[in-house]
Amino acid sequence: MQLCCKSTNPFLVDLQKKAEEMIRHRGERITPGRIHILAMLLSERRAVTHHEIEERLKGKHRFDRVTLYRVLEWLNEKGFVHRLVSADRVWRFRANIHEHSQQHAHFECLRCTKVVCLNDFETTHDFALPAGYRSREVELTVKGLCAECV
Amino acid sequence: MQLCCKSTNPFLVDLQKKAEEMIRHRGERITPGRIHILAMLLSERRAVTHHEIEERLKGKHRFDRVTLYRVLEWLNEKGFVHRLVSADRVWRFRANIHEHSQQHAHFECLRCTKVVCLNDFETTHDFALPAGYRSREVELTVKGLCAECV
DNA sequence: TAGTAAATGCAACTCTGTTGCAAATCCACA
DNA sequence: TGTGGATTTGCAACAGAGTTGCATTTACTA
Repeated sequence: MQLCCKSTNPFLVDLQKKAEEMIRHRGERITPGRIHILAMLLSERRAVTHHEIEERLKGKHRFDRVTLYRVLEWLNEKGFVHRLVSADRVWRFRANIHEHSQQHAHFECLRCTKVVCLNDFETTHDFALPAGYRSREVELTVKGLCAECV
Repeated sequence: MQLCCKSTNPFLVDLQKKAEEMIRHRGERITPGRIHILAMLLSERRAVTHHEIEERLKGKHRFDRVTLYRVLEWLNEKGFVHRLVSADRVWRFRANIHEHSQQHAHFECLRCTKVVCLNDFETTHDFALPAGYRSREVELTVKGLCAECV
């Protein structure tokens, strides 16, 4: 890892180490983009947009918009993060801290469009799929108002 | 209603009458766009995209892209249809045939991106929203493979 | 049927995300 | 520790969905 990649904030340094470890552990290539972006996502509890990532990374490292998209796509492909699209038609990304499950739940604020992942939820569904259809994953989206917008 | 609006297909004529009746009943303005587009959506069981609507309307009436968007937004606002965004980040629209409920369920095919509404479903959720958050509606998305793509 | 508020069409725009290609970088192997 | 070659990155240009402003047309009220 190059020196220029390192943040001076000890918390973030840890996350960068963690990100690096995660990627190395899978035998994948280590690059500044992957480390910074994954570390940033590891520090977030919400699902964040491309813009928010760019904003948070300001001052640490400047990446081209395209690089950001490509790294995010790569992280998603490799299962380090997952992405979701909400009512504003913008991709949002979140680190897969918890082991991958078949169920995701998200909260979308109808006013400020913020997206929060709901981790602890259990749902029992009783829906009938049309004949021949096969379910692979289930996503639950709760729409409403967040604490700031109520 | 102008003559030029009328379709020669009796089934579609009925739906156009139904669409007109729905709009008139609410005391809203009757226009060719609203009637054609709502009638088209009433004839569909799936949630359809802007493109699909344009395609289906070919030969009957040609609307500007912008008009289509505006009519769809209006229909959504007034509660005649609902719209949803799936993984391809494209709006899809569906008529609210059933009385409006707080719960929607959709099936998204991971291969062909088709979206089907699941009407008959019941879900009991047990999720904890963060403090101060308020839920307004719940959307369930089942992702998998449709009968053609299995 | 005339007047007016609303709907429509057109052009130009924004915003998110993608593609092609040349330059820079990572890392396995000598 | 260098170095060759595959990967990644940055830049420019593009694509597609949806939006805005404005002039024209249309639906409906009085």
